[in-house]
Amino acid sequence: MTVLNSAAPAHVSPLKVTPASPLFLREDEIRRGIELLYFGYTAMIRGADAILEAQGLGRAHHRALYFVARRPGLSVGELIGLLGITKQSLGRVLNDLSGRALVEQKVGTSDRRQRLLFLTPSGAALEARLFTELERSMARAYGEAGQQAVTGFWAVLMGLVPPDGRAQVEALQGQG
Amino acid sequence: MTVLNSAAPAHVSPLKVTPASPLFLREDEIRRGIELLYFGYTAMIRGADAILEAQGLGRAHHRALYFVARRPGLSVGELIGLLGITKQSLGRVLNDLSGRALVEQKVGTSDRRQRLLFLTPSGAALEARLFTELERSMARAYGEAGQQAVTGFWAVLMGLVPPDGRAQVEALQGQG
DNA sequence: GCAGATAAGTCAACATGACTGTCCTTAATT
DNA sequence: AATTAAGGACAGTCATGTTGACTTATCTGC
Repeated sequence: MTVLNSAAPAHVSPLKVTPASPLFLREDEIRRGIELLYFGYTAMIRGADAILEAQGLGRAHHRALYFVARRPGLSVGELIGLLGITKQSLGRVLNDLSGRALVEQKVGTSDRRQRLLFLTPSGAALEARLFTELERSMARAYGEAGQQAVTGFWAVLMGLVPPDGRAQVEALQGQG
Repeated sequence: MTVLNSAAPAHVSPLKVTPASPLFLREDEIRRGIELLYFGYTAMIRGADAILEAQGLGRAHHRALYFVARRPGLSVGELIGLLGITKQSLGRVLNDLSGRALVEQKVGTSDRRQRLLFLTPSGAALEARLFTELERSMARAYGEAGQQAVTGFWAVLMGLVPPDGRAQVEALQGQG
């Protein structure tokens, strides 16, 4: 039961996918989703590893850089919330990043206890290089699968996020 | 631009998703995919952590158990290939699992150098409990998003896997 | 039959990135 | 003025990955 995806752009060879059956909650189809999510996620993040290693940084640094790039001026506490790690764990990462002058911290305006995080120019340059790697994988996958598939991809992933976490994800994407 | 997904089953409240725009390769839509993949993946695997912790096991043990359950009788080398880790890393995990009598190893039939991996009854019981947790997340997400979205979800994820790795993923799902 | 390749196991040392717990400073809230 | 909250720092631990080196058993090609 393999078909061609008619929504794929004409300039790329369309990706053959087995469509979900009407019984798409069967164990086999659940396992297919689990496995594709695992392999797809690891394939995407692996793309940036070489750049990170050349800088002496790890994936934890990448995640922090990513979110600071996405939401310049977010507070340490907000970043802890997004990453789901402890203050102590993030502390080491942030110390590495400020020691290398990739991230800087400014005192909060409305609440002076907060430290707001920003990328330095060199931090922004590194994040851009890392993003380009992720983008390459993601753009290829989007292109092969087609616009309609992308909507489905988002819908299932958003469904995986527990309802009380969805607002946080949407907020990240709200104003660009 | 938020619409209801008409493919969602009638018995659940349909998940609102922002559909991909015709310009679905813009940076914002790429970032949306990166973020949803990150949050969706971590949300799914987090579900099993409590069970694992109660057994004194970690996520590495879970991954090994999962693939042995999925492909009983696979060799150590095949499992190393699926997990993308070294023999030494897997060795420790496998020692833990056989020490707890969750996995057993049998000498290969066609090649007696190989050790083929199987779950014991208690290993199968544990894997089933862990799977139920993942399934709960995934089935909810499938149900909210609808059958058509699931096909798109699979297509994009398969597109993320580099072409030379796709056969391995398909093989895992080939004969059930 | 033998040489070399392959599958697997093991030991050691080390890196990364989490965790807990505790203590401290500073600033906001009440 | 007292309490709470945001953040930083130090210490110790754990889980999970890495290299590298060595061993054993078995298979394969000549």
